[in-house]
This record gives sequence, structure tokens and C-alpha cells, in this order.
Amino acid sequence: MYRTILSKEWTLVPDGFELFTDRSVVAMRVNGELKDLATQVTDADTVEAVTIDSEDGLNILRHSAAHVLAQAVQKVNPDARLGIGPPVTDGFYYDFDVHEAFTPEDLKALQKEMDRIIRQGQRFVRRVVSEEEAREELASEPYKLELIGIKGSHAGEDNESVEVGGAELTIYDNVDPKSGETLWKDLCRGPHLPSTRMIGNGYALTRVAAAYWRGSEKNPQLQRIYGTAWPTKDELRAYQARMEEAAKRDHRKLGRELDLFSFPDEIGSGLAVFHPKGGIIRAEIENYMRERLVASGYDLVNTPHITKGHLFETSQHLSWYKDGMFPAMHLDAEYNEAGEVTRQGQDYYLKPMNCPMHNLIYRARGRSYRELPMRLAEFGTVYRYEKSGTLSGLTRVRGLTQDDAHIYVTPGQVKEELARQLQFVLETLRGYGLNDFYLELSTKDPVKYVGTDEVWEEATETLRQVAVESGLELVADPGGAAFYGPKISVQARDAIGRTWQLSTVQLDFNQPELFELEYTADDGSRQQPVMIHRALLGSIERFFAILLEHYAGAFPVWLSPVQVVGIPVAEQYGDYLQDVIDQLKKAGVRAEVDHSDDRMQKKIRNHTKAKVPFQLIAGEEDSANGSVSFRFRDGTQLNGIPVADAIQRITQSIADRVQVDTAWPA
RNA sequence: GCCGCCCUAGCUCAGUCGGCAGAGCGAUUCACUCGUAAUGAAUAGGUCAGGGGUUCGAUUCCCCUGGGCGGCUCCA
Repeated sequence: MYRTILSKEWTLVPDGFELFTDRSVVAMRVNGELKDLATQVTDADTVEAVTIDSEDGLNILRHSAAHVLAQAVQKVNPDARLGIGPPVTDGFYYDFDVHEAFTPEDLKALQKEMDRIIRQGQRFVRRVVSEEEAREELASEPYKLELIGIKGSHAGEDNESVEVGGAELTIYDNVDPKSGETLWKDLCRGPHLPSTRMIGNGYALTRVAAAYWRGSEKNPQLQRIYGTAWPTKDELRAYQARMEEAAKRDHRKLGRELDLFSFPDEIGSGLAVFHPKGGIIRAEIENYMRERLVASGYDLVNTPHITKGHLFETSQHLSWYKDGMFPAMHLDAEYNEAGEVTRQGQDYYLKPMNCPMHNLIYRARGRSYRELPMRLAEFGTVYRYEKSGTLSGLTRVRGLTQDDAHIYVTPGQVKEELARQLQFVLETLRGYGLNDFYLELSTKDPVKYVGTDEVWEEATETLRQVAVESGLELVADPGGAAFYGPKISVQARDAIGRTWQLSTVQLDFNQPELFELEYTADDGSRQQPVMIHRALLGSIERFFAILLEHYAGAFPVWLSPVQVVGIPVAEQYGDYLQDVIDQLKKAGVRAEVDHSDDRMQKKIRNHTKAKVPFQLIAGEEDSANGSVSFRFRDGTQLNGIPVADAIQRITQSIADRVQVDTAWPA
């Protein structure tokens, strides 16, 4: 981490190499600004060391690795033009304009060339240039020239700033340490590692992809190479192991292996079917939720999947989000023989959101302040025409079921209700076994919003207070709100540390107005309610995928599709076990006996792979004693448990919604 | 939607430099009846994603369509 150097002994102007002899120091902060170690400092400066394993140090390492990649690319293909090459989470990328896209074989060749550059121990040397000099030196790099132009007008943002974000324009020369010859150069803000050697063998190129220049669809696409870089080879290996672990948990893979769901081509992209085992998990997820809703003062409602277009004109979805909706079905039009319309048709749309229909339920009769808060909840299936390239497993689909609630409150009830919602959300998520959360507060986009600044200010402040009172970490998301109101979202970390945006609680200043919602206040006046959108799981499909990956397919007992499987040691004990299993079934447990003619060992293997929490084994010994023997998912055993005791333990673990992977303590 | 890659049995994948298509697992059947992660044998299963073109001949080469994967853009 950082060390503050307070030494006053220096009389000359030392640089970072003299100040820091520790070789893990790769750069320094001088008066708060990141600088190369070669920067000279005076005793008036506050200087802190930046070590390679700090956040800044890792970014510098990765940025330098990106430079080496670019150098390698231009060595192999001198025609490649440079885009930008910033560090990103766990790694880096560099964009290139090349005629032919990179292939996996190219990556191998590039990695070899990078190894050569790294072994050579080239130095990164910073050089300040004028705009004219830069333009001249980079005449053959049109994208760099464009960045220089942007710097002239306004500061480039985010990733571009690594190239031209500094106060002055700088070029970094990659210099051969022996000959002093400049081998390559790039427009760059820096800072960089002292030597390419520090990249060592803790890096790897990972994939190729296309990316739009400066992130806009209107611009040409460049070829992007992604890589990862770490201070040591061990850390690289640990990262790669993490990626492998994530791949093993991929819900698309587990969904197939465990026979949970599929996406038949015949139905269409992004439209899933749930198989029996996936279906029961989904039903359990929903049932638990319904229980919680009813216990928490919600009303359960139901609405259709399709509606006349006028509803979405009222809600303005057709003007804001038409591209994301399935196109209309034109129904009921009639024509005469001349082809003239004799009866006007109607456009019907699949619904992309449930809220307009919930508004109609609110509006179905006059409402009194006594009815508020009114909480309408539904598992509402919606259809969105997502672009083909964005679809991904169950996490991004075209047909999804939202656990959607809309809450109508008086202005005076807003704060209490928001606090109550947040608490409800967190408690419920914990019930599914997720425990590690933080909050994100999305505030007004200064360009795209409806409503007055005062209303936004007040609502945002209320959300902030509620968030702070929750005691959870709060992250700001400035400008991230939808146009109709501020939002607080719950991010959950899963078992391997990935975060997912789950629940959202969002205020809506727009729809009560558009739908002319009102209630009669205690003084007899008509007032407009405030509307709160609350999604807890987001979409059931996506939440299903998250839980599947979180548990790597080994669900807590209550969610397991098969909770108990009976394995007779030999066929003759099948009847005895069947009787035990029948008792479990009567108690509501999903249990079955494996009567197949596989050997017992094979059955154990099969059901272990299927991640069944309890295997009950019985042979001569157990059947004679009226007992069964447990085998758990981790291979541990609990033998000779009396049947009644076994049933009690199993039903208890379901009722308690606990995870059981190993033998209970004795 | 854009760029790149991919599509061979239910699954995972070989293979054909253009000449009648293969394995393991799974399924079915038979034998075996076994105390904690694979008993043995036999059988069935494919318009090599779909369509078009080149060719004496296409699963293989080319084009189009569909689907998937990795990114980009998008995500109410």
C-alpha cells in the first residue's frame, strides 16, 4: 500500500528510484498525482509509493501490458492502426483498426512477441510534446490524432483519458535498455512501469472481440484484444482458476446437465421452457415469495399478456420504448370487395411492463386515503424484443416473468413505505440464501427527466436517508435514474464474489399523472397518489439463473427438485425403502426410490452428480433394524438412523430452508 | 442490430486435404443382486442446423437463412 515519505534529507532533486528501493514500488503519487518513478521531486513535495499490488499499481501494470500488446501487434502487422488501450477490471484491452480480424492463432503469435518484449526489459520513457509535435509524430495514427483533437475541445472521458487525460500531451517511448534505441512509442498520459520486465509471466491474452470506436454504434468497429495481467504468475493462475470455477457454474451448462430448462429453437430466441425439475424449483421460489407477500400486506393481482395499443400510448411506453417492444398485431379490421375498410382494426401489443395494467386496477373505482398504501403484486410475464446479440441464457431473454409490485401511497407515506420496502426486500432475499448486499442510488439524468427539480430532490433525499438507515454500503449512480423517477437498487454478491443487480425500488412521478390516478383525502379533496415500482427478484428467470450459479446446482433442500432418493443395496430391499420413501412423500417431501438395475455404487454416483441432498441407503442391516443410512452430497455418511428420526430430520431441514451438504453433527 | 467464431447421435466431442459417418456417456434389452462415486454384453439412435450454388460426387468449398458463443451497442 502507500507509504508517506517525510524525509527532508534530500538536497539534490531525487527521483523515485532513489526514494524507493523496494522493487514492488512501480510508481508514486506526488502531491496526490500519479507519476512515473523517473519523475524528480523536491522536499516540498509529498510523495507516496505506489506498489504493484495496490489498485493504482495494478492499473499501471495492466496499462503497461496493453502498451506491450500494441507494440507486438504493430511489430507483427505494421498496418494496424491504434485505438485506445486502457486497464479494466482484472486486465486490459487494446483496440486496433486492422483489415483482417484477429484469430486465436494470432493471439498465440502475439503473446510470443510480447514475451520477447517483456524479456528485453524495455524502459517506458515519458516525453512531453506540443500538439504540433504530437500530430507530426502520430501522422499515421488517425485515431490518436482524433483524440488529440478532442483534448483540444474538452477533456476526453473515462477510457480515452488514459491516452490524453493529463494536463499536457505526452508520448511514451519504449526504449531498448542496452542500445538506448526507441523501439516503439504511443500517445499516453501514463504513468507506466519502469520496465516491461515487471509484467513478467503474470499476464495472458484472453479473447478477441469487436468494439465501436469511442463506443458509438455510428463509428467504425475496431478489433479489440482483451488480456489479463497480475503481479505474479500465482495470481494469474488464481484468476484463471476463478474463471474456470465461474464456467463450471454457468447456468446454461448446469441447466442442461441437471435437466432444468432449455431454449427450443422451434419457439424462438430468448424464450425458455422449464422442464419438470426446473419447474419445481421455480414454483418453490414463487411460493415462498407469495407467502411473504401475503404476510406483508400485499394484494395479489393478475393481468393479461396482451393489450390494445392505446394503453401503452397512455403510459407513453410506445413513444419511449417502441423499439424494445414486439411489433403490433393488427386485429379485427374488415374490408369489402373493393378492399376498402369497413371496420377499423385495432393494434394489440404483447406487454413489456405490468404497471399500466396495475394502474387500471387502481383506477377501477374511486379510492380513499384509507385504502393506502395499496400494494398490488403479480408474477407478470412480459415480452421485450431484445436485440438478438444481447440475448444470453436466462439472464437476458425476450419473455420473462417479473415479480412486480406497484405501491400507491399518499405523499406523506412515501418515506415510511420506502423504508418498509427496503426491509422487506432484504429479508426476503436472505430467505433465498443471499446475505451479502450493497445499495446503489440512481439519481436524476440532468437531460432526460420529467417532473420538477423540487420533487426529485425530495424523493432522492428520502431514498438516501432510507438507504443510510439500512446500514448497508451505499454507492452513488449519478444520472443513472430512469426519466420518471429516482431509484434504489440492491446489489447482491454471490458465493464466488460476483455482484448482481437484483431488487429495485423506484419512485414514479410520471404515471400517476398520465393515468390521472387519484384518491379522496380526509378533507374530501382529490389528491394524486405517489407510485412506487418494486421488483424484488428482477425477473424470475434471471433470479433462477443467479441462484443456480450461486449454489452451483447444489440447492438448499427446500429448493432441490429431488430432495431424497432411496438406494437399495440390492433389489430385494427395494420394498423396504419404498415404504420409507412413501412416508416421506406423504409428508410432502419430493422423494423417490431408484429401482433401476444399476449397481448401488453407480446409483450413488448418478445421484451425487444430480446433486440430490439426501441419499437414503438400506440393505440387510438397516431393513432388519428399521433404520436407514444417509449419504450426503459431500460423501459423508450417517448410518443406522431410525426411520422416524430420519423423516423428522429431513422435513425439519426443508421447513428451516437450510442448506445441507454434509452429515449433521451427532 | 454490428464484428468474429461455432453448429456432426439426447449430451460431450473425434473425423472426412471432396468419395457410403465414429467414440464415450445417456437410452433400451439381457445377464449379474452387490453396504457408500462407473458390472458386463447386445441393440437402437444422424437429411453432419435448414436452403441454394460449385462439382461426376458436398457433412467437407462458396452464398443465404436459422440458432448458439465471445465482445460492442442496448437493457423501461
